[in-house]
Amino acid sequence: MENIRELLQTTMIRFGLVDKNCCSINGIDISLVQSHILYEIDKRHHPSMQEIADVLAIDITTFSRQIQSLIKKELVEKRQSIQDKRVYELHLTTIGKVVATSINTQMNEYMKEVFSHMSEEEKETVIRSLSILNDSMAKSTMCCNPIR
Amino acid sequence: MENIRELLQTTMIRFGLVDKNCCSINGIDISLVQSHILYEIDKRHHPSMQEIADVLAIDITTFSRQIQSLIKKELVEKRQSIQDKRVYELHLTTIGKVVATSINTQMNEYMKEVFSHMSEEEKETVIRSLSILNDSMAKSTMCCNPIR
DNA sequence: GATTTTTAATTGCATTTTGCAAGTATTTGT
DNA sequence: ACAAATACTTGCAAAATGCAATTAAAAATC
Repeated sequence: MENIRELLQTTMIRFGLVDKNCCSINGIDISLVQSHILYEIDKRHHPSMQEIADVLAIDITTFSRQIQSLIKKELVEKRQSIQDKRVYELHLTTIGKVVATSINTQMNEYMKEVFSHMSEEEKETVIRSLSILNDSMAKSTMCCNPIR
Repeated sequence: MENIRELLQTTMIRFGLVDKNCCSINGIDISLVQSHILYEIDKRHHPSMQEIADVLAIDITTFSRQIQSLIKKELVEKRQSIQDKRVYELHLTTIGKVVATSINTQMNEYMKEVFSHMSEEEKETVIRSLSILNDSMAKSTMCCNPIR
């Protein structure tokens, strides 16, 4: 069995680098974490703060501040839930949506480039493998207990 | 083509979580980044500072301070190179070596647990796929230009 | 052989990120 | 009605980050 730790570690670092390039959209600068937050809000239906913090495994207090920063940048809106007034629903603003989409397009572009170094068959195998790995991690007790 | 960005993103986050658990060895607490540094020093032969900073894509000034912190914890030693006095060779101390090995064992344990949710065939495919992905990223211009 | 340029590493800021402890407000359970 | 749990915020204080500037040594140029 090969050294999986190393493999995953360098893969992470490299993907992180690709990811980092993606965070400047005409004048609007956001951090890597913030791009992940935008992505998750975009993907879900009016999620709560806790929900996103859990998914991204960010401490809730840090998350609270990150959201404040995104609100100041007018990319995110917080709306108090009517059913449960403790909860705030997160929404992307129009600009936020544009930024999220823009980053996503960029990232897919980058990923396409990365995958262009593979054969069609390899490409499929790799994607399927990532799914399998991801699912296995989700099942693991080592991480991901709160993370779906 | 599936959403690769999402797949990689959540895989990264999950691996990062596993990775984070690994950094406390009987009283000695180190950060995730520091565990990566120990790993890379262990792996290479008396590397220079620049070398490791490049591999891990850490800014050299940040790296310099991280090394200082690891030296203070007596996990790492810096020895001025004789051939080129600008360069400092990085060495693990005896304790440093123990810590690095301990983290590595722990991580492999965790990884084994994660991979236990797969069939033998899947396991092989996943590992091979990660290799392919890694190589493709290395070839990419998007990241990894200084990173091998 | 002297001088310029490049390279390896450190230090000084100033900013950002982080997370624990403690707090408020609301809801749920008893 | 009251206790416990939940969602979120704020106050620190520590850690991490990165740019600009510096030192020291090596390599390149003249």
